[in-house]
Amino acid sequence: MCPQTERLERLITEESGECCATDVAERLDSLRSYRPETPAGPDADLTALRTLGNDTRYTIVRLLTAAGRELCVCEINPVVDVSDSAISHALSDLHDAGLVTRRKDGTWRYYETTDRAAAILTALDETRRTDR
Amino acid sequence: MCPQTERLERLITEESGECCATDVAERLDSLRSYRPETPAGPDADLTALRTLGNDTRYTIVRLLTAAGRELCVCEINPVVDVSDSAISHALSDLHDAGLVTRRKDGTWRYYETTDRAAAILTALDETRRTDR
DNA sequence: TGACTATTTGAACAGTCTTTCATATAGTGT
DNA sequence: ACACTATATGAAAGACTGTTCAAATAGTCA
Repeated sequence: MCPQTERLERLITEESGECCATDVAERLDSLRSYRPETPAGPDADLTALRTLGNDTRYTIVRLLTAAGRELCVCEINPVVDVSDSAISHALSDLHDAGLVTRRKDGTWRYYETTDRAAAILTALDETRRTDR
Repeated sequence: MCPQTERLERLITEESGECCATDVAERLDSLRSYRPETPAGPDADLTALRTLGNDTRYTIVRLLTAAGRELCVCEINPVVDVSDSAISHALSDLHDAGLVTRRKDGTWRYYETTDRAAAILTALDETRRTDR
């Protein structure tokens, strides 16, 4: 038996006074059942979190959200302090992650936040400064 | 005048038929007002997003949330497929980011999700598969 | 078609993360 | 004090990311 389940066995013994092999197996099954079978949801979540967890991209999404309307790339450029190229890359990543939508109008490109991005920002806003 | 505001000037001209220097300045002021003065909130948000946007840490938080109770480190180890050390690092990072709480009992350490972590996961769950 | 615009794309470098191994800390029981 | 446990910490190596520059695409207007 691997050392990790030995530790778990000792924990269960402390908890309930006794512990047989079945108890360990049951606890392990119970814990493992919390892990998702298919990683599709988690993968999408991780992409969203990683994408939003970058200063430039986060700032752009905050800007779009605060504006409350779609913004043209040329409205974002003068406000965010990186190159046009970096902003284009950022918008592209955000779009791939499902956090903004894109609309073309001639040579202009307009971007707007999705509900998903808004929901994440709301969750953050409502729980800031809470240490519990 | 920098090329970025020239582009903005052309956009405003297209929108409203005309555009003077004041119009550009006003639009810029309006856009810039969306940026936060102090980066304290954003910094905390970025830390939370970056911390949760990693497979190991995300999996641990999902596990804690699904369990609905605090878990001992030795209950997490056998379920998550990285070294004990990596899990300890992950839990430490999550704690620093305000996403889990820690409780000591003898040599055992128990971790539990915070409201902040739960809120983010809920936001993700409620907006998955929405492409708008 | 050709000149000009707004935006995107690709390559490359610097910097940051994530993991592991080895070691350290702290708690318990003898 | 000692042996033994559970967990944490530090350093280091490889993988990954984010930015910039240079060049490409696509739309507009003459």
